[in-house]
Amino acid sequence: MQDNIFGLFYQFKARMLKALSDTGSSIAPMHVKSLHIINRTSPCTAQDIALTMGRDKAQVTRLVNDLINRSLVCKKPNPMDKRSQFISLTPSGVEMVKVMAQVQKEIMQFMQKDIALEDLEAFNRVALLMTKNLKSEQWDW
Amino acid sequence: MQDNIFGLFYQFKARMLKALSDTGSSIAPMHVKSLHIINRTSPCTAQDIALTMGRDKAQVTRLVNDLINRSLVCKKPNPMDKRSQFISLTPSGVEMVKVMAQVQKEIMQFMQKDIALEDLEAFNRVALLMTKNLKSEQWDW
DNA sequence: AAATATAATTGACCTTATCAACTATATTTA
DNA sequence: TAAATATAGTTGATAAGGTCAATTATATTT
Repeated sequence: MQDNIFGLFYQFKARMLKALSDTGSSIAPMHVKSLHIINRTSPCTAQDIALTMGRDKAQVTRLVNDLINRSLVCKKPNPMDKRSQFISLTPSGVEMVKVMAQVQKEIMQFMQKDIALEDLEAFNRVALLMTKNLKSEQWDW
Repeated sequence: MQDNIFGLFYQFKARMLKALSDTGSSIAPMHVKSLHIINRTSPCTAQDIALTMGRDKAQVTRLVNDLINRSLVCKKPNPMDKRSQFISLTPSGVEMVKVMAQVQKEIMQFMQKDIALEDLEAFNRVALLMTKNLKSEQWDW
């Protein structure tokens, strides 16, 4: 059975990691992921991040503290619940998310170079079907 | 731009991790990777593993020690070079590799369920092209 | 009002990974 | 061939990444 997907993902990840380190910002992949979640979740609590990433709350606390120290995000009181706080991007956080999105876009474009549009569409269709299969709970073992 | 591949890979990884923990053998993904490398490399030195995985020699030393403690691999003197040793699978190491290969095969089969053969072929063709693009050094940034 | 649940934080700790220093052996070079 | 340099592997220190359990403060349920 072909396992080209694994090579593909490996290469993609390597490119992303390289691009990340090339920004010179010493920012970790986990930081970038959190920024994306904070960006698209509004309002966003630590709990939201933990659930979305499927990680421990403790780790999220420390992750968010890192981001605050880097002035990429800030906390504001949650008027609905004094136990939690809303986490949002600072202007440089917004900027960082933009840069990262652009980097990813460029890598994806390069990846798709010289491939016919209909092939790309077929590829994505199959990828979606495969994902659905894997997500399905209907297997015994 | 579609990013269905990421969802796909995420799900695949999750399934593999679950299958791994379901074996009850408390074996880590890195261990499995090393076993596969040792299995297909003959003879295989620690250096070979480090290069193939792109990891630190120190880590490989500890990884191999773990595998030895689990009686999955053993070391034999390298007659060509007294500094290094050949690492090979024990019978239970061979067994473990078989089990893991079978698990992966089953996950892949399930993933491809109800997808036409020609679609799978097209998918793999595109995946290969994409990998080649990503590997290519011909981009500026 | 008391009991229970939840959000976030902290401390302890484990695993994974990397660097630098070291030992032993090989290879190169003068 | 002796000296210098390179390589294979190991070890110690240490940094990240990640998890668990306990704690504090606030909400919710009974």
